[in-house]
Amino acid sequence: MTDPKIYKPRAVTGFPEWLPEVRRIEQQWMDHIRKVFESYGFCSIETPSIEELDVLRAKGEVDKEIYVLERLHKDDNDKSDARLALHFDQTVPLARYVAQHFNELDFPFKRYQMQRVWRGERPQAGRFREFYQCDIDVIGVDNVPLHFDSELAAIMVDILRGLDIGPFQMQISNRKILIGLCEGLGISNIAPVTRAIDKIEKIGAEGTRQLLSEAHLPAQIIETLISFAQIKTENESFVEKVLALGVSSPTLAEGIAELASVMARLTHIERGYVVADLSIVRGLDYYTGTVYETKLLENRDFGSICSGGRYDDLAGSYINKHLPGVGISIGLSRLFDYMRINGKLGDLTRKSPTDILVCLPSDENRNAAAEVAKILRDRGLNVELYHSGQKIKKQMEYAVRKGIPFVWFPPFDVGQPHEVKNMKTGTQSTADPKTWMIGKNS
RNA sequence: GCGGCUGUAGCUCAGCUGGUAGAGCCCUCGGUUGUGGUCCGAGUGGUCGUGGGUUCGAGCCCCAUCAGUCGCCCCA
Repeated sequence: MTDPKIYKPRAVTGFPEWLPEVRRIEQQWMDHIRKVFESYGFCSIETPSIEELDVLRAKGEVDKEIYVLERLHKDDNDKSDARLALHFDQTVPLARYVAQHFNELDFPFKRYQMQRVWRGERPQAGRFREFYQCDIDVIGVDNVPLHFDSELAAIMVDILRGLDIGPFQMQISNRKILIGLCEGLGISNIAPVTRAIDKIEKIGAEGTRQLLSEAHLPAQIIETLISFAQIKTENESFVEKVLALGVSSPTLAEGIAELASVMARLTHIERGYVVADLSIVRGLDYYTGTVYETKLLENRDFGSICSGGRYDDLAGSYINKHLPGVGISIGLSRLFDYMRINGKLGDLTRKSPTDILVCLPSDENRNAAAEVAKILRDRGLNVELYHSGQKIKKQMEYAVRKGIPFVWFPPFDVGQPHEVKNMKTGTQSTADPKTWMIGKNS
């Protein structure tokens, strides 16, 4: 007999997977997020992991990131020329979905979507090739009221505060402001300017100044842009600071008015969670108005954990309607992994959902023990029946290792009472399976 | 796609100027009769990422390759 070749098991980098105790927390997070989304009346949809490549490519140059899908043995007779690919976000599939089901949906269409997406990039800390995003978007016909831009921010702050992730801050801006500013300054090539401005938080004013000078802009304009990029206020007071720059254009005025309105509707949020920050631009070029980014305050360089923005007519490539929208997404995997690596996920001792392990005194008692398990289970508890009549010591060790909080001892002999042991405190007491409850004194 | 760093037991690592591998944790069993977490004892486990080269001899040196990781680009 030859030894079978053993391949060292390893998950593909950038495609995360968790142990049961971690996955358990991840599911709690998802439950929480789902609950808040629904509390605001957003409905759930799910779209296939796959779209036709042409659908995904309809917006912008994202080719590098797209994973295509094909059968190992392609059928030469296959006449279909559609190439399939994994979606890299949920906004583009949403656009296709809305266009396709236009007549069956109610507008403004408010939906949430929590799925994995795929991007062919170099994995790094907080950066995966397969990861969960939790999106909410509002799509309207011809227009979407601006108050949704505020509501989405409020929803996300609501969710993030509930996740116990430590201090964070959402930064909001409006693309029209920077675009308008550039117009007013007579800058025609906006791309390098936006990139330089967007980076100021990371590379500092000096770094941005350096990048701008490489774009061959006059020194005075550079200083105006630097001053602009440093405007950051907790309310609408950013307006006067922009006006003080002494630049004006119709687009600029429009953007200022919009952002001021959005900020004005967020005053009910506790101070510090939301700021107007004019350095926020974001790369995705389909954003046309409001843009959001959210950073963990203890590590701003980690990157945004929740971002999005407003777009004008996303589904225009798929339907002859004008369908603007606004959306925002939590980078669940990124955020979750950060908390995992930093030991901030909470209780990781429980490796299963089991509340109670019913001990099996001996194999002959199996039916009686199973009956007890059923009684407890019917009362809403998660109950596991030990799988064999091994020594009690073994059964206890099993409970400890899986982090099961209670062990139930059915009577070892007729006439004796049931007993339940709290594994954390070590106390053990008699109990009735029909009435026992998890509580302080159990 | 471009740069820097790393690659020894399941995990974290040690291995001095080259002489054919170690620790801790984990895991398994035991410390007798119906109960864990501590302690004690014993044990399993590595062709030192892979392929070449130098050498009497390489985990340690050289080359290549693969993988991981960090930074850039970009982004959740």
